[in-house]
Amino acid sequence: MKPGSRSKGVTRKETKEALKPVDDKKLGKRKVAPPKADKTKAKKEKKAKKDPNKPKRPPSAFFVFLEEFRKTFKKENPNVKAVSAVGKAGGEKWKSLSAAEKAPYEAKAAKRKTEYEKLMNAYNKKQESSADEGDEASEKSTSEVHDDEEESVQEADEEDDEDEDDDDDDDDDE
DNA sequence: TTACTGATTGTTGAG
DNA sequence: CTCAACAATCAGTAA
Repeated sequence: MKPGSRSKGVTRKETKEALKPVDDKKLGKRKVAPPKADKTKAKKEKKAKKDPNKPKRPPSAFFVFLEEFRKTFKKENPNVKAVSAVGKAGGEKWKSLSAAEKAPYEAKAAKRKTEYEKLMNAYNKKQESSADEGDEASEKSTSEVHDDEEESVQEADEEDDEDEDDDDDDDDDE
């Protein structure tokens, strides 16, 4: 169809049709992966604040579905080595799923977000001292002095049967 | 060798 | 409310 219509910038087409700061043009590079240009830095201190544990955004239901879809897709198409192939196929199939089918994916995505929020909380705490103190040496009051962390949430997924009544899945998109 | 590219949609974060 | 960038993937290409 139209590759590049809303590549990545305009995700929303509603609200207004005049929504197109960057329609196409491949979006000159959505800026991903900053070139660690460290040359004049000389020392590896001060700026270049890299996030020690930057919580990456939780995968949306679509990505969750894609993860599984990719396996299936590649399984039947081991010759396909184009990421775009899966993306297109996945996108098409994704829209083919019904709300009930997307439900499990959304549920997972929702859980992912919950964890993300948690990570953000910790991440924010560290950033909390981002006032202007690039000296990591001045850390001691707000941060915990303990060096060990990462311990927590190790619970497996317990399938919680919450509501499972409707069996019939209608394509009730709208 | 290292980093970016494509292609999908959804979500999150900041303005 | 709106915009912009990024999340995974993976082989190929560029510098």
